[in-house]
Amino acid sequence: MKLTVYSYDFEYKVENGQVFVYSYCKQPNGSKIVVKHQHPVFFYASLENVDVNEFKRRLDQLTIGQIPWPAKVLNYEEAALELKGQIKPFLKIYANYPKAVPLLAKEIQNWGIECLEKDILFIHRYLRDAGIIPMTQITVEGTLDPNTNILMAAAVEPSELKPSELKSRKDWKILALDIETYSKHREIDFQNNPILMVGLYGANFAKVITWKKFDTADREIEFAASEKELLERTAEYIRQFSPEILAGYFSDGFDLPYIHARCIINKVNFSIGDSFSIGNSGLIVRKSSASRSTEVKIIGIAHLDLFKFVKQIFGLDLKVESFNLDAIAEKLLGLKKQSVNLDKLFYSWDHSPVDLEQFCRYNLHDARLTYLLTEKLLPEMIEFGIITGLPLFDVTRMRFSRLVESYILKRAISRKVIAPNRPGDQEISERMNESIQGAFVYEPKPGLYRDLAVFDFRSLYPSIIASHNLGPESLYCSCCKNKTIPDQPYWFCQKNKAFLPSLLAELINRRIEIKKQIKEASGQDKTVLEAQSYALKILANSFYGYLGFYGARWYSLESAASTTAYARYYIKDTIKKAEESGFKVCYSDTDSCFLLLGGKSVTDALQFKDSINQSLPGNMELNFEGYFPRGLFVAAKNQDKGAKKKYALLKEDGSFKITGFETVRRNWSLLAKEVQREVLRFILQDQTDKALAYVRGAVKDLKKGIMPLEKLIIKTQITREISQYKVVGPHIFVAHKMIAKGQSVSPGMVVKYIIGKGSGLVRERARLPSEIKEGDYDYNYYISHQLIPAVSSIFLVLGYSEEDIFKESSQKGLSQFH
DNA sequence: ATTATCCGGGG
DNA sequence: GTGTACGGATAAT
Repeated sequence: MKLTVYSYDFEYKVENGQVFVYSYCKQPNGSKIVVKHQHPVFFYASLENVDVNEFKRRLDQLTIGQIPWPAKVLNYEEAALELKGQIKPFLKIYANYPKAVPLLAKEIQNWGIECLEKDILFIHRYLRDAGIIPMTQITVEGTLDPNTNILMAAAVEPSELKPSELKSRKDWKILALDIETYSKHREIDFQNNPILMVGLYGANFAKVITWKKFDTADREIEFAASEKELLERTAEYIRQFSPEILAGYFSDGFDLPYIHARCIINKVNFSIGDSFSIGNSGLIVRKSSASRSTEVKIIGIAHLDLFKFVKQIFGLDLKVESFNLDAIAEKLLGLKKQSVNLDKLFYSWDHSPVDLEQFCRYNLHDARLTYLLTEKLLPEMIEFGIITGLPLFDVTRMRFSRLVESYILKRAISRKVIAPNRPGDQEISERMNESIQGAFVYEPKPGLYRDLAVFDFRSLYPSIIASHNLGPESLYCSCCKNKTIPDQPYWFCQKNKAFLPSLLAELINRRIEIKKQIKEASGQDKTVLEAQSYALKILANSFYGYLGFYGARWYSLESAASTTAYARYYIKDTIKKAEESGFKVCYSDTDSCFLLLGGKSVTDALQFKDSINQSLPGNMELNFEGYFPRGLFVAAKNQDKGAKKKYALLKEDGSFKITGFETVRRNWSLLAKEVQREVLRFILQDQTDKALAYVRGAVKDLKKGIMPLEKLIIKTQITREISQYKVVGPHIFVAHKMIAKGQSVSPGMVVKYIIGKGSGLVRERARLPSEIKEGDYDYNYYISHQLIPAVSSIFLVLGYSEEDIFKESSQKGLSQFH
């Protein structure tokens, strides 16, 4: 029979000396099926300077170990493949099972023969070789065993669509899971503290199970008799729901390992995965020895840890303080967690079960947030899967280097490129000690400026790498020795497009295409296109970092150094040409430059941009970011030069853009944040007098004692056990008071306090907001430690000293504009 | 300044 | 599982 299916999870098994991949798939009608497909195991050995016949003879006799079978070479064939830009001879060596590969390769390397592609995961190899892209359509042909639901495939064909046309399906069954546990002092103790609740959330499904009975009308709450039964019931619900995707938030590090541990203690068989193929249908907790990270695999279900994906990939430009569920749900969904005092959960459990209902709601709400996040991010995860060819399980756990490398590996096959080996320990430490010159920064002269035109190079680094053919394969070719890089001793081939830069060029062009399509798309199509564009952007932007990453197979520090060298060259050249055209430059960093129009018009600036663009190669392009009537650059601490990446711009529509000012930091009072923001606003609007009046008004209110207390609260996080602090800052002092009052204080919590009136050290005057009366704060502290640091550097630019602002109304006005 | 360690997420 | 690990902030010689 011939079927069309969508694969979402993969595993392999060795049966009677043959290696099979099990692909867990969904059919168009929604039912599931397992596709079993045989695939060869192989790796390569270099034949350079090797006596091939002697080598083959030794391979024929090679046998290593006994468990589970002796590792053996089944077959071999010679192949010519490209390594670092040169075609070289290799022997493709077939092994009897995947784990045999490292054994055989190690032995062969002992013979002095280099082995390659010996550490590529078998599943990944299979997916790439077969051209299968997880979550998208494949065609399979074979015979189905109705008892096991396994289709033994004679052939598995990937979709005939081009990558840009590939579509996943919209009806993946997602189930999100979250647990609550017993915890007296916020400790996490798998061994001693039971799981109290499990929340499950999916489409048309919401359930929270607990094992302490209380009266409730809530039909979504369900009671089990014990933790053991809770675990059994949870497994049963998951089996019934039968999700393709099981999602959690930090479920690799918490929820699933916790469930796993409690199942062992309670002797529960948490069998939610597939039982026919691999034999292990429970949670497979993989703890890696070197790092403290764990992964939990379930055969036949794609377990996604949303936290890992957000933390490592998606959160890149999210601008959040923390990657906890509350912050991420707020940012991406506009939804907060429910606020309950979890410190009281154990008490309610032991003494007051009637209070447990709110915790159940809280638990289910977290599961719901996780579900919504999964739904929201699934298009992006699927696109990363399409680009890299990796299962979603891997996609959600990868980092940038893995993203780039998987993309390269996938495309290496069709171009007959062999992957260079990963660096060894020695090589890694050597690479870690190397460094390159970074970006060019033109430091701003502090001041308030008029009429700025801001330009930047669109994806500067990727376009440089692609346009100038930078990469390990094109380095030091014999034909282009005379074409060196600005200030660098390197050269790269200009005749033949090298492997890496050509991949990057392909990416850039594909993204340009997609951006065009987005303009005409709507609805779900648009969502998918935007996810594609996003994934391509992230990938393209990661190439530069990859080339200089010590763990990269295609490491090339020369290429990375040349990329920044070109970037410095282009931005400096732009600055030079701008000055020649009569503009003044006030600031520039990496890929952007801020020009002063100085009487010229925006049209002149646009003309200048066009003339620059005519001289640029390839995909490189200078963009007009915008015209800004005012721009403020303040001085770096204790220095005359301007601070980098710290400025405020006024837009034409009156709104403004602030970069680098510390207004967002937690340990500033609301007062400082507000005053800083207002002062910036007034100054950008040329209302320096109002800015002054505003600050002075705040000072006056402070002194009068009428400043609302909530604007004076300072928040500081407790980062360790209180007893561990050697230096007692104000927050620790307050923490001691809280403990004295019987409140629990532990690492991670944020202490709020206000500095009160009185004498002595600052910390001795730190009060809990609840124990201070209106007006009883120390206004001197707030003036000198909050207001002055927040605004003095801003006023300094305009020629006002601290005294001018904070002493009685002295008048002073220096030249406002440069 | 440079090196070691701790922590993130989770209850 | 054909596998190896991070990276930023903060504290400590």
